Amino acid sequence: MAKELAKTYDPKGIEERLYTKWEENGYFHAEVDRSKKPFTIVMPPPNITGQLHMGHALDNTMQDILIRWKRMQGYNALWQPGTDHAAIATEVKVIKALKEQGIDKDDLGREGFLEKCWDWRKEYGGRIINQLKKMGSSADWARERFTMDEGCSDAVLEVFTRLYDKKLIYKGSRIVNWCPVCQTSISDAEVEHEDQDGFFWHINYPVVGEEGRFVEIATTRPETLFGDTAVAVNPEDERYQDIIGKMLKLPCTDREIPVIADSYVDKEFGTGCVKITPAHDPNDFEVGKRHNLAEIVVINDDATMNEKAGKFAGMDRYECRKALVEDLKAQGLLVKVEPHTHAVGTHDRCGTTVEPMIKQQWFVKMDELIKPAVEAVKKGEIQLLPKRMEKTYFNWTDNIRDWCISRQLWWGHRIPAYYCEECGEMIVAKEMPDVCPKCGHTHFKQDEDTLDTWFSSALWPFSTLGWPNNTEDLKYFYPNDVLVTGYDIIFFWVIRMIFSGFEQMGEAPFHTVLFHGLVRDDQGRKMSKSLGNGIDPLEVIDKYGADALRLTLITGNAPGNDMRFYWERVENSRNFANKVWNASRFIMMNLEGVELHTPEASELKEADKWILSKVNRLAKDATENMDKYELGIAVQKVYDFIWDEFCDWYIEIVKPRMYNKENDPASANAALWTLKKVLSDALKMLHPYMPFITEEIYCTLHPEEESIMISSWPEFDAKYDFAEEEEMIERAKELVKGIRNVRKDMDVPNSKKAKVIITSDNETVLKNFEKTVDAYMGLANASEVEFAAGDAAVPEDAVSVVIADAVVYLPLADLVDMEKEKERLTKEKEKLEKELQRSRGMLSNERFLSKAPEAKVQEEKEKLAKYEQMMKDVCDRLDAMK
RNA sequence: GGGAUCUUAGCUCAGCUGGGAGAGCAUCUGCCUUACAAGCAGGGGGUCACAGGUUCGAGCCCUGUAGGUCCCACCA
Repeated sequence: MAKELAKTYDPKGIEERLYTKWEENGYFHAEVDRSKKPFTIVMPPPNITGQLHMGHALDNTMQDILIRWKRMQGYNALWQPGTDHAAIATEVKVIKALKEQGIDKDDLGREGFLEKCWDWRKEYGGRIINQLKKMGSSADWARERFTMDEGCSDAVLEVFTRLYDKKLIYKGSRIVNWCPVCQTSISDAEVEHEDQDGFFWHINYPVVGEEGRFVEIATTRPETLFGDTAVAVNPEDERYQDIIGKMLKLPCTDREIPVIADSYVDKEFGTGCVKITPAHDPNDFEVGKRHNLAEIVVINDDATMNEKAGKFAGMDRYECRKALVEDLKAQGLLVKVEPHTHAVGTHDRCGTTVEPMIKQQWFVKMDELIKPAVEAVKKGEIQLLPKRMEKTYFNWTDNIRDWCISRQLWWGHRIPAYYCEECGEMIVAKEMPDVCPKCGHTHFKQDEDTLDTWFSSALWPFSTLGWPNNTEDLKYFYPNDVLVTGYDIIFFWVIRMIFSGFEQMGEAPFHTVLFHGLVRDDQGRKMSKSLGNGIDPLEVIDKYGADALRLTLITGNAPGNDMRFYWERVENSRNFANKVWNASRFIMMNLEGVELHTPEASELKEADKWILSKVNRLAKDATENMDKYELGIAVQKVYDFIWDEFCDWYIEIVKPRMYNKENDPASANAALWTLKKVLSDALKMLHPYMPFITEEIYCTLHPEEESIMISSWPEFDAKYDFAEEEEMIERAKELVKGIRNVRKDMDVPNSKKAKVIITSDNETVLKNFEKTVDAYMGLANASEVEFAAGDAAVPEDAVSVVIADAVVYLPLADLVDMEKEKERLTKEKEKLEKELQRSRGMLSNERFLSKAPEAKVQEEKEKLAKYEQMMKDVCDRLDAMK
């Protein structure tokens, strides 16, 4: 480790080196250690297809902050990392890559294709991990897992067979969301509804046997007409009573369909007559079940029409729609076309309009499984932060439907269901059975489908710790503590982890879920590839360093809210890093060659005690915020302390003692010791947020220490609580600010030092100003300071500063326009008048006096007294100038 | 259709359980003061969307209105 800090802060020069050091020293690694309390966070596994984006950057920054902080607090902190196989995302990518090489997925066959997927994973799966490392993430990489590795796959099979045995997983023919482009079923959660402008086509269906009589239906999807097996009306609709039970001629077909009555139909909407297509509409499917209607599939898996569509067979569903409407028009059956906006389900991954289809699929029965997950949040066993997320959570759980978990994909966990090739008997087991229990034959075929990618991620909090084996890791690190993730995957992932945790482990997977929002661009738009407005975190790191990026992402927005990303904000973060760097350099410069010793309490000056007291309370405050997961507020306090209090005041106060160490070695020593201690504590508190710069400085400041990562988190210590000295220095600050103001107002050049006369009626105040004179003399640009009782004679032509309990005079007659001075004092007087009015108003309000808390009243009284005194001083001064 | 959330300084946003409006950027005025001009010191700028209500006291709590954003939802 260098003994000296580089002259300028250059993140590039330190980040990679320090990360390597941490990793090599094994600081990220956690082992079971019963002497310490565990603290566990499981990393939301990024997709192997993924590249680091701002969402990851924010997500991982928050986790790393919590982990580093808890580690410093003495917890055995485990951040469990890994990656997700991302079934459909990866499959689509690999197919695309193969296509570019002229290879077709089907030609490769299942085995061949899977090989290509594993190749892909080998090549790209580690990419995002390396990018996370650039962020400074202190995850336990030695424990890195993959949702399709042996252990996680075993967990999947175990859960599947267990749920199947409990009849919580079933196979059935249901109407599911089908993506014609991806050629697979998808879950409800993967469907996005978007409003689309469409039309409402009114079509006449002729009544059989009654020439010239029609039933007018209205539909948004005419092409599904070929699958109609009824027309429904509301049983209470007077208009249609006489037609219920009659048959209709289905246009463009030779079929006849009945008119049925079902209360699902809304009399007020459309014509009150609804065509029922059980095979291609979820509602109609239900109606069909109630009335025992046939389910006629008319659309193929690729969204073309099948042979049931007669001459339209082979057309795409939309082509067919157009052609059919023309046909109906020609036949005079099209009554009218109205514009109509309606919600259309689309596949969240590819944007294709979903086609409801009847398919044999696998489902997880949700009604029982969800109960403990609901209870846990209701009882506060799991807290969702911010709290409003609970509403979103319950909204989903209250309306939960069975989870379609089978996918017609190859890349993923293959469903462990085996079919006897002889008799077709189905056996669900972790391994292929030897003998069919029904017919005794020995040849089986495994189910072709794979599982929804979220099925494996739902088990992540325990599958990564060795489950289903009851490992020591599992016993020690489960349940996890906090889950950090975006609110956008609450349904996909969070809920499913929670019910899986209860079902498999018997307890919640974590006690807190900390949600964050989206990182948007500077115009508030979502960052997206298609817009090309995404900002690459790696570019930010390259330009400003990971520390600046982390600080930017964590400050300036409320928990769970979306935030905008501005380069100016990163610049500010970098400026702060620079500030910390330079202040540290100043301190180290002064420590050079000095034999530092711990000062006696009596050797500490007021200013020393003041800053020690401040940093001491900062430890308390910031920790309290962090306990509540208010990371942004916590770091803001550290930031303000370092910049405003420590750099702008304390270092400035202490400079004279640094420049002339030999004049008063004890005093210099006390200041140096304080500088070092306060800086060290501040660096520690900053470390979770800005790990690199704090490490570099800390290790340079403390060559004997290995790393700030393994140092201990500052705690409040009553012995550093110096209320009196704090008060004294705060007064000195007021004094300095007052003098600076006046000097600026009076255009006194900086180079011109002035004599300062402090007068006060209050003996203690005056004495305290005498005690702290060396703290403020330089900052007040004073050539000398005199102290006088309040009634002492003062120069007529001096400029005055009225502060609480004191009046300060600067004899600057030669430099100052006394008219201007009068003006200034008059303004001052007006200000005070306002304050007095406000204060007196409050205190003359009887109800305030009787109802407000005692302390509040007292506080107000003290303020009033202060303003009255200041008012008197200002008036006296004005009088004297007349 | 249901729900959430937002509306605070020119811009982007903080403001914890109600007790005298804050930050960063921008802007203006001085300063190359031996840690830092990526800085220092000082200043200007806000009927906290609107209308009611509760309260001694409301940016904060309640109701309503307007506008924005987002989520959920099977009105064909």
